[in-house]
This record gives sequence, structure tokens and C-alpha cells, in this order.
Amino acid sequence: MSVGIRHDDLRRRNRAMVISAVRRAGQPSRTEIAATTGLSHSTISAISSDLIGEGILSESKASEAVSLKRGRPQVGLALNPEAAAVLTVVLSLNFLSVAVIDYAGQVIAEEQRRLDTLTMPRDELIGECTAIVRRRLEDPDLDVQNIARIALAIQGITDSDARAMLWSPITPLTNIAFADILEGEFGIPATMENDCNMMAVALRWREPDRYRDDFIAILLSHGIGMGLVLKGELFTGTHSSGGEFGHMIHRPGGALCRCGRRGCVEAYAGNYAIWRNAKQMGEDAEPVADVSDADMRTLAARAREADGPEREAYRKAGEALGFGLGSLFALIDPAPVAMVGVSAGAFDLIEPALREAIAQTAGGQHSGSISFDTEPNELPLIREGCAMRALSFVDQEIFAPGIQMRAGSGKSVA
Amino acid sequence: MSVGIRHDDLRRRNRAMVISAVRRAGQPSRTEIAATTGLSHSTISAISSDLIGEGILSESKASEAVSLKRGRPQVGLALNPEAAAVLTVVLSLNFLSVAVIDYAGQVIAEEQRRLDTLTMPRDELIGECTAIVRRRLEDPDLDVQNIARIALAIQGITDSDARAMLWSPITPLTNIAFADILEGEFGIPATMENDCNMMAVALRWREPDRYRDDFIAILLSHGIGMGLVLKGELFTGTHSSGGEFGHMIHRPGGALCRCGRRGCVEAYAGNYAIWRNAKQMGEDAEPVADVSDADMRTLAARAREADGPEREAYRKAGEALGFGLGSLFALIDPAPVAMVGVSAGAFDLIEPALREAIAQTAGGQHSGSISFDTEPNELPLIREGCAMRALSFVDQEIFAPGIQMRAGSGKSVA
DNA sequence: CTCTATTTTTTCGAGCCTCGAAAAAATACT
DNA sequence: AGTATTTTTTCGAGGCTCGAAAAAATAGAG
Repeated sequence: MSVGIRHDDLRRRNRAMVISAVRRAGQPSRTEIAATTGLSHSTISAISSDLIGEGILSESKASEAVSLKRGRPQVGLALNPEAAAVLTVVLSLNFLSVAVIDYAGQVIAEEQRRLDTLTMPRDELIGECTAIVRRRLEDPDLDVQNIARIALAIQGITDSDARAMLWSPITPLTNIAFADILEGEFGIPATMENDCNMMAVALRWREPDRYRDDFIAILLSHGIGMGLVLKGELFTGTHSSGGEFGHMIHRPGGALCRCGRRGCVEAYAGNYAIWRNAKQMGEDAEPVADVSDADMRTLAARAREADGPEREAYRKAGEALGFGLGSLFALIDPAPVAMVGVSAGAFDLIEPALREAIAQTAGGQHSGSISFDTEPNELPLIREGCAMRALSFVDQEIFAPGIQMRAGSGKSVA
Repeated sequence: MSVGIRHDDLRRRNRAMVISAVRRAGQPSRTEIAATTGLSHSTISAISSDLIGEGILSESKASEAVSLKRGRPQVGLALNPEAAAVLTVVLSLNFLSVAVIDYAGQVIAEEQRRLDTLTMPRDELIGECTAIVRRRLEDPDLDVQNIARIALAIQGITDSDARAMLWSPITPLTNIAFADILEGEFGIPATMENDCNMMAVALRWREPDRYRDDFIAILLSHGIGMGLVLKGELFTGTHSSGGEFGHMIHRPGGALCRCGRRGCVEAYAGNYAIWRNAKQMGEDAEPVADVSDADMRTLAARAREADGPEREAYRKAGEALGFGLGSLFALIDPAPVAMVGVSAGAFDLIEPALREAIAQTAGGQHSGSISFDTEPNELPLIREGCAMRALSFVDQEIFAPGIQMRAGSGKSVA
């Protein structure tokens, strides 16, 4: 802790700054980079010259858009797609998908596969994962031998070191150190990420204006998950991967949750809970294992048609989400929310009760100004988040082969 | 954002590192500082020589504890008490207290005063504050003309810039920009802090082993407040000063809270709520304005004596706190908790129900291992926290007169 | 009392890094 | 073709940290 700054760290960090500026801006000129980083032109010139020499950046000759200004035209710097590549693995319920992404962020190969995650034994599940990765790595059509990083995302709880899955709803298995397994198998550094966290990462890259420093991504799926960005950084718990929004308590002693406890938000707002309420099975009914997306859409359609138990089920979901968000907002103050997943497609049914509930909470003071976006399909987001996360790791590994310190914040609270 | 590191920032930061190492360690030798900061001996020698020359540090000639080792003895570096001083102001219900603290952290003057905050008009409240500060500043017994910073703490919500009180239970007044007022009056930089945050800051200095990177300070007083430290940094909300733990929703539509809403944790666990339940006044009864500490202690005594409504009231408080903590732990994972304030003295009555409740939540998985400390007196903690906060500001202002950047973290989520 | 071993602290030159100013490069306008 | 303008590179200056060596300060041994 509290480590000083060495002289050589300086260059490393400023290199990082330049790379990240290029990744963010697309094709910034040296002048633009100097402006955003606050470093001098000479420094940017020196660093980018190094980076180009090392094949990390390249000058984009694309002299399109004939310069309107006079003077020497700016020459854009771009990430060299061939500098490296990363591999993403997304493991979700009964579905496994991998993609290879080049250093500039383009997908250059992918493969998807259905499998029965709920019943699969440990060896087989791990085997499927390593096999699909191996097929991509050994694909003769692709000569990307330089996969620099693997990011694997899974629904459920991962440890705070991003090494292992601790628990997941997609399998009864627990404690699988996927990151270590993949690293051991392929000798490529790997991380194990939480799916909702990756959604949040992706949203930030997709819409940096809307999702900048503070926002919330909530997965409305069979379970309820959350990815939380606070002060520009992904918020993860102290031990595990992060905010188990779905297991905040909505009603003490209330409806039976998939986790075995009672009254969690998820026990009212998860697909199985909506299903259970819509079918009027009672709050003590054992959660069903899975409800297909199609079934959920049918349910939503019926709820829109008539004021029956289906509509009431969505109302209850909205209420639980609203009070949950209200409590969350009491802690972190209101922030933009993105609702993701199949039930986000039914957000019209959820929103009224949600807003009504949130207005009754401390966090709901500005209830009207809280905005919700919806995105029914979580998979592309998760994969995109994984890709960006892996690429950012590469950005840092390439420029900073040494120890990366937590930005010498050092200063203690006070 | 994403600002690069300049060459001269380097020295500034390493100076900061040295100062903070000295503040933390007490009287470390140059060698010890070199070890903890990771900088070379030469660098530490140069920096500390500068700091001594500027009167910020001083060599502690205190050759006490005759060195047992041979070789040149280490010479301890200490903060020079006369380098600066800070002033703390703590404004709580019907009570105003100020203290002057030297650069080494010793209280060198103080003054306290009772006043009727609940009915006082705006001008008068502000006037009392400025007057008491002025008396300390003009005290002829004290020749500390170099007050470098004022930190003012208040119960309630402050803005995220630490400039103004937005709302407080101790007065019906709102939006008082205390920091600006004091700065304008005395020309000394000032900040407006939340009391519970200061408690957390103080706990971290008092018991760094127990309260290090992640912990929670909860104020059990008339209202329920929280100071939260995550990953070594004080957690504050995006807009306001921070976690309104007391206004997380315990029971939707439940007991009437002082804030006007229903079902907040505070509506079950605040002094007025315990009082209301103990007197069996019903959950809709308007919260009383204040319950004296003595009354609360009497209540607790009665609850210990017999199993009546008083005991039940504490049980309900424990339950609300337990479920609230459970939801909080779902978000941030379990962490050590310090219970502060008069009702922390009745924690024996609260704890059983609290633990029972927390065990029913997702965060309570390791319910047994969560530890609670109690500290019945919040005032000294708040003042201490203010002092440390102000001193830390001075540490930074003295060494880094320029722009202080948020430790060039720059790197975006991903 | 002197000498030696040991530990801390300072000194000094080397190597980097960033910066500002000036030069070079590349284009639009006249 | 020449000038104005903007971007990028070059170059020397000034700072900072580091490692090695020197200096300082003490305990223990004889």
C-alpha cells in the first residue's frame, strides 16, 4: 500500500493514457491526444512514435474527408488490428458462445453451441468449454496466433479476483476455477467475469454519453442480476463479483426465492416469479427450473390483453424492482438504469408499478427524472463487454509489463 | 478526464506519500519510509530534507528507547505541530462544538455550546457558527494564526462537493452553504461533511487493523446514519454525501418514518421508532421530535428487566437493521460493522434479532463471522474524523498547491 | 580508550522523462 | 509560385529517481 511513483512508471502510464485515448476516440490525431491527455505535443509525438514502431498503433492513411482547414492535415492514429487478439467465452443457460476479436475490436471468428448446462457433470462442462476454445485457436482459416487474453463471462457469482465461478444458476456445480483451467490449458491469461458486469462495461462503450460515471445495468431474466458502475469504475463487492441486487430483501419472510431464502427482489421479479404469480401458484411454490423466452413473451402478451393474473404478476415485479431500486438509490443516489433481458421487453408492464414504488422511497425523490432504457437481448452486450474488458487488459499488459499499481492513490480516507 | 502525468507531478505525489507515511506511522525513520513507499533511500532523503527545510516535518530528537541495534541510530521524522492548524466544527442537535487542532493532531483549544437548533432561524444558526469560530480564531491565548482549514460536520445530507448542508434533522432549515459561508467570513478553506462519514474516517485512524479497506459505521441515534468505506475510500453518493442506510426500505408501506415515507429502516430502529414501539403508540404515530439519551437508557434498562413492549421494540429495531444490513451486504459483501450512538449501548438488546434477520438474507451467509463493535458516544468520533479529514487536506494543499488529479486512473471500465 | 562492525543517511553522477521553443512538413488560399 | 496556417518532429534544458559509494553515528570487543 501507499507505494510511491518511480521514474519509469511515468512513461508506462503515459503510454497507457495514449493507447486508451486511441481506443476511446477511434482515430484521434496526435494533437487531439495531446489535448485530451494534457501532455505536451512533444511527449505525445515521442510516445506514439514508439507505439507505432512496436506495431501497437498505426497511422490511418485514410485521408478521407478532405481537410477543410488549411495547414498540415492531421493524421489519425488507430489501433493496429493485428497487434493482438482476444477471445471471449460466454457461458449461459444451455448455451455456450465464443468469439475471437482483433485488437481494434472487430469480431473475426465465432462459434456457438447448445448444451445442457443444468445436468452436465463437471468434467463435461469444463471439457466443452476448453474444446470450443481449442477449435477456435486451432482454426486453420485464422492465423491469429497471438491471442493475448481470454475473458469468460457467466451468470452467477464469481470471486473478486476474477478467477473462479463460485455459484451459478445455470449449473448445480460450484467453485469452478475457469480462469485457472483455461490458463493451464492454453497458457493464455484468462479472467472469469460476471455477466451483468460485462453488460455494464459494454453499455459504457456503446453509449458513453448516457452511461458515463454512474449507472446501473439490471438483467431481468430468469434471475435478477446487476452491473453497477460508480464514479467511472465497475463496482464489485469486497469478496465476490458484486452487487446481488436480486437478493436484496423486498419483503422480509416473503415469497420463496430460488436461492432458498424468502422475500428477495428476485422472488417477485425473476421470470420464474412472474410465471409463478401469473399461474397463481402461490408464493411458496418451488421455483420452476426455467421458463423459455417464448413463454415469457406469451405471458407478456396476455398481460397486455387483459387485466388478469398475468398483469398483476408484472405489477408485483415492478413493485419489487421499484422498492429495490429505491433502497439502492438511498445508498448511491439515483442514476440512469438500463433494463436488459427478456423481461425488459415487457417493461411497459413493469414500469408503472415500479415508478409508483420508487416514488415511495427516499431514493425516489426525483422519481420522474430517473430514466430507463431497455434492451431485450443480453447476449450481445455480454460478449461485447467481455471483448472490451479483455482488450483493455491487453492495452495494459502491452504497455505495462511490470507491476500495475492501483494508481498510487495511497492517500487514506480523511 | 484521462489526464496524463506531468513530470513535476511526480515530485508532488511522492512528497504526499512521504507526508502521509509520517502521519500514519507517527515517527518513522527515513529508512522505514523508504520501505513502505518503495522509493529509494536517496529520494526519501531528498524529499524529507526539503520538507524539514520548509518546516513541515521535523526530526524528533527524542532518542528515547536507547537503540538496541548497533549502527547509526534511526532518527524519527515527525509532523511539525506548528506547521499549520485546523479547526473542526461539529453541529449536532442542540449542540455546537469547535476545536483547534495542531498539525500533529493534538487538540490545542476547544469550545462547546448548547443552543436550540430546532427552532433557531437561519441567520441566528449561521451567526452562532461563525461567532464561535471567530472566538477561537481571535483567542489571544493562542497564537495559531495559521489555521489552514475548517471542517464542519453535521448530521444529515450534504452535497457531494462538501460545500453545503442540503437537509438535516437538527433544523427545519435546508440548503445552507456552510462551507462557502465560513470561507467567505474567514478566508479559510472549509468543507461541509456528513457526520457519519467522519465517524468512519475516525474509526479508520483509530483502529486501522480492524477498519481498513471495507467497513461500515452505523449511527444508531434519533435517526439512522451510515458511513461506508469501500476499497479504502469513503463511499459517497453520486449527488449527495452518501449512503442513506436509514432510508432503505425495510417493509414497503410499513411504519411511518420521520422523512414522511413509510417502511424505512429508521422507522423501526431510530430512537423515536424504538420509543414509539415501546410506548405502543402504533406505527402511524407521528415521530416525536427528540428523545433524550437518558430516556433511551431508561428504556433499555426496562427492556433488560422484563419481556415487555420495550424489549419487543428493540427486537423490531434489530430486525429492521438486520434486514437492512442483509440487503446492504447483498450489494457490497459482508464487512465489519461499528455501531455508534446511544442505542449502540443497547446493542445487547438489538443483536439477537439482528443476527436472526441477517441470517435470512443473501448477505448473511456467513452471519456468524460478521463482527459488531459498539461505541455509545458519537461526538468524539465525529470530531476526530473532522480533524483527520482537515489535516489530510492540509497535507495535500501544502505539498500540492497545483491541481490534484484523481490519481490519473484514467482507464475506463473494461 | 581505540578499533571494528554495523546500520542509517547523504552525496554524486547517470539515465530517463517531459517540456517549451524552434524547425520541419504538409496543405489551402491568393 | 508564394504566403499563411496547422500539425508534427527535433533538440536542448531542467527535473526527478536510482544505484553506488561515501559519510555519519553508534555498539561491542579487546
